Amino acid sequence: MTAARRRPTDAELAILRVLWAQGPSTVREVAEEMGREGAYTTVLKLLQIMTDKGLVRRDESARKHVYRAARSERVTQRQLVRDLADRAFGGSAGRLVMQALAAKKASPEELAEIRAWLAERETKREGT
Amino acid sequence: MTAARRRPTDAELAILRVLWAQGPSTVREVAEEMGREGAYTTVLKLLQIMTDKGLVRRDESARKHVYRAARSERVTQRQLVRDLADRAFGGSAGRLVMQALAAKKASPEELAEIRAWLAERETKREGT
DNA sequence: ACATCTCTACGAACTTCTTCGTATAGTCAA
DNA sequence: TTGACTATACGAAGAAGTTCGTAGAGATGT
Repeated sequence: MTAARRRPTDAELAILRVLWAQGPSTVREVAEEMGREGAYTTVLKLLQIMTDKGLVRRDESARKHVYRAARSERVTQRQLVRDLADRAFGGSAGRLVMQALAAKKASPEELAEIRAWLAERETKREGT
Repeated sequence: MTAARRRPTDAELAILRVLWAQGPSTVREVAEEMGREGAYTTVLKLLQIMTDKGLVRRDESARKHVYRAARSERVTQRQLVRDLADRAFGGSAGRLVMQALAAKKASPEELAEIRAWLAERETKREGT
């Protein structure tokens, strides 16, 4: 079983976002949160496929199966960032960061966080 | 013509990388650079499709058509970053940056660049 | 002219992703 | 039990992406 790690598709990511935000959910709950009540079987099918792929785990003990994300939001985000860095930035996270800062305005709070992160990094380097 | 802006696919992005690095190139040059000499017609087909999509421009004045990227690397990178921020980070570039910094080590030079960018930003804000 | 090589054009096969219709089974109330 | 409701399972269709084979035009050397 060469479990080739693929990145989640757009539809899959939309579902994962709901599961991360809401925690373990039934198909109906996911569909409602996505505003796709009318597409119930579509959401169901996607969750079934995602279960096969290992993107979500399914609790079948009750009649209404309960799904939860197999990986944390953070881990998935890092995987996606790494993937994008590899595909479009020659593997350089630094260049990706520069474009990200230029592409969308970050909030002052976020900028402060980033500065703090860099400052800590700086401190560590000085200690070397 | 509702020119719906889609992000380049993986295969398309691989070709764009070559065009950005090499400048305008023939099909053969692209295929060789990608190490896919044996898949010449595949690369040709992709370039033809990319021409239809407007991802590349084609100079047909010579027998060997010459292709060049329609958008700069920078513009495409920003589009991809924005897209990823929207799909996986709730539209927040700041959070994307944090994960990017955590996911892959950036070089000291890149970190310095980022710090400089933030410092300039800081200065501007103080001036307000 | 002829064979040969290189180029573009194009269609077909195959895969993946997404959506939807329908079959089937469990639950509940009367 | 019957009917209405709600759940999962599953197949099939359609769209998009990728690959490859083949046809045919243009260039080149003999």
